Amino acid sequence: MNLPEATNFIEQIINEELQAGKFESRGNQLQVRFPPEPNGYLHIGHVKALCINFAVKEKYGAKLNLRMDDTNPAKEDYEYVDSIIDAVKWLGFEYDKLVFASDYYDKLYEIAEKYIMDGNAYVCDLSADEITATRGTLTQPGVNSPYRERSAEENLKLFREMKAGVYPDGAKVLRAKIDMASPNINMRDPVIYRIAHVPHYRQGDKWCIYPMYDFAHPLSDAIEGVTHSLCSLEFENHRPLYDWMIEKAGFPKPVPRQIEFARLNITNTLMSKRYLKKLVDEGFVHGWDDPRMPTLMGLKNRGVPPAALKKFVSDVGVAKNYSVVELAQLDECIRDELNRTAERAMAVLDPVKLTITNYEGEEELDFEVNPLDGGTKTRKIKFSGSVYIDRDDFALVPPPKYKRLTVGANVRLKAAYIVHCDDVKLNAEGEVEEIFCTYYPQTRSGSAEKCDIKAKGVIHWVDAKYGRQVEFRRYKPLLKDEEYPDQDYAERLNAESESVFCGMCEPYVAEGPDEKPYQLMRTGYYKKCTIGGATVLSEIVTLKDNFNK
RNA sequence: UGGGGUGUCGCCAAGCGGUAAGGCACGGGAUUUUGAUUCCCGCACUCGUAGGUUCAAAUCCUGCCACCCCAGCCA
Repeated sequence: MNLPEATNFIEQIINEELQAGKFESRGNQLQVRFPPEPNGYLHIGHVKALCINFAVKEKYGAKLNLRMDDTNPAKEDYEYVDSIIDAVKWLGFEYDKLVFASDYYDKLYEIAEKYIMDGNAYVCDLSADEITATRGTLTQPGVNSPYRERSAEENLKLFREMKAGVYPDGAKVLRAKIDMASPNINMRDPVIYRIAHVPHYRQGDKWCIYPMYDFAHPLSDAIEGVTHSLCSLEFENHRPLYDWMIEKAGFPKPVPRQIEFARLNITNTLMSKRYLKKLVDEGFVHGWDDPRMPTLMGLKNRGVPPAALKKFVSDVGVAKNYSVVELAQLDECIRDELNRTAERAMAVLDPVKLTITNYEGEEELDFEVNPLDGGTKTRKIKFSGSVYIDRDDFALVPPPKYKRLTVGANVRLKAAYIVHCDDVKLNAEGEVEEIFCTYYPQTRSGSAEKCDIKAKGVIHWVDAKYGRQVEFRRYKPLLKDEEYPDQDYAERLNAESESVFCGMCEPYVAEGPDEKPYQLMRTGYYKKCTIGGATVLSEIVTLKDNFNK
């Protein structure tokens, strides 16, 4: 498994703690967790957190729970739970337990009552607007709620009534009693329970009060016995609150420790669930798993190998700098993986007929499946002397350093013969309609005989008699462009993000299994799939090209 | 403006007082029956900035500057 090696600063912290004997009381058994909210599909940004946590699991033999942080019933559903599990499994990660924050609701409620009894929480009748208004600003302290000094008994009675459904949504909340003058706004008596008469996808109508993240998250960690709670930078401001919650609940040491790292950003890549959901809901894409989506299911459908994603995270590293990685770095990881694993195949995107005038009959040729495996594996391809080549592999007027076919030149048909171009037929518009060549029989691919016939280059081809018509589909990932905000830009990129064109491929590709990636010589990595009954070759990533060097 | 963070090559990122790793990108060359791959070679006398401490600083100290996060009954 290709795990990130650059978790250094996190490892440094853990190593120091281990050395200090912090976890001896629990046999040095570390524990981490991956806690997505099931309100959307996992996207490529989540791979980083996944890799980091699983790296800790691997490196320290830690336990790792996949925890659904489902404390907001209005947004969550089983569909998302399932998709998250699928994505994690697709990546090849094996967690120890699947848990749900909603399974802790009873326990969390008990802790809330304890807070009340200890004078650490109170029921507040202020409206949401009033709470906002009394919270103060970045520079001004907040003012205490008039309900802040209610007695424990009264708070308990009120809180139980909240739970019993006596009050409508928004009428009351439970707040932590911390410090309305704290320079850290998160500490200004944050709401920890709100009333929401909304059924929960797992709990049904059992509850009408739901815990907030700042309360549920640290306590869920503590309940599970998490030792290291790894999260992204935006939660740094919440850490004092995280520690407060656990301390006031009275959990024994060692208590979970929150460590933050910078989240993954990729240039031009949408990375917010909110916006991705919008694309799905408003029909700009076919679904969360549309191959243009940066979701893991989208990447899977596009044909991106999980190993490439892990390599990417590993290459990018883990630090606290706010960073935006170039998309090229991801593409390179995908190419690197596919180059080693994908079978080579021939297909032409824009076919032009090439006829070999001195060839008769037909034969089978050996084609190397992947030159990187030692060139041992081959498969047979049929050759009938009449082929299609790609339109830009022929030039009427060759540019400087052109290495492909032009009238009067020799070029090798990959895995076949060197041919000499004698003539070309143009149509009324002056476009190339057919190319006529003669071949040199002694140049058959693989023949040991030495011959002094040289070719300018090698081009790929599809046999005219045996090749299959096929559709090529390019799904350009949905790219973010700051110039085009929201919807206008969603429409724009949707219009440009899917291109379809017709070409030819080897029968082997048309008949081979779905989902297997192929490298189409000199163009890119594709995988075959069936859309609406038609065989299509859909692009995963292009090959690097140095045509213009 | 209060608080919390971060500033090392175009983009990531090591570095933790001893004289700037690596990856991506880029440029040059070699090999190549994919203009792919592979392979060499080049790519920060300098670490946001200004001072200070030291024989010695990206690393320690001080000031300044820039950027990010926080005022949801979202997570």
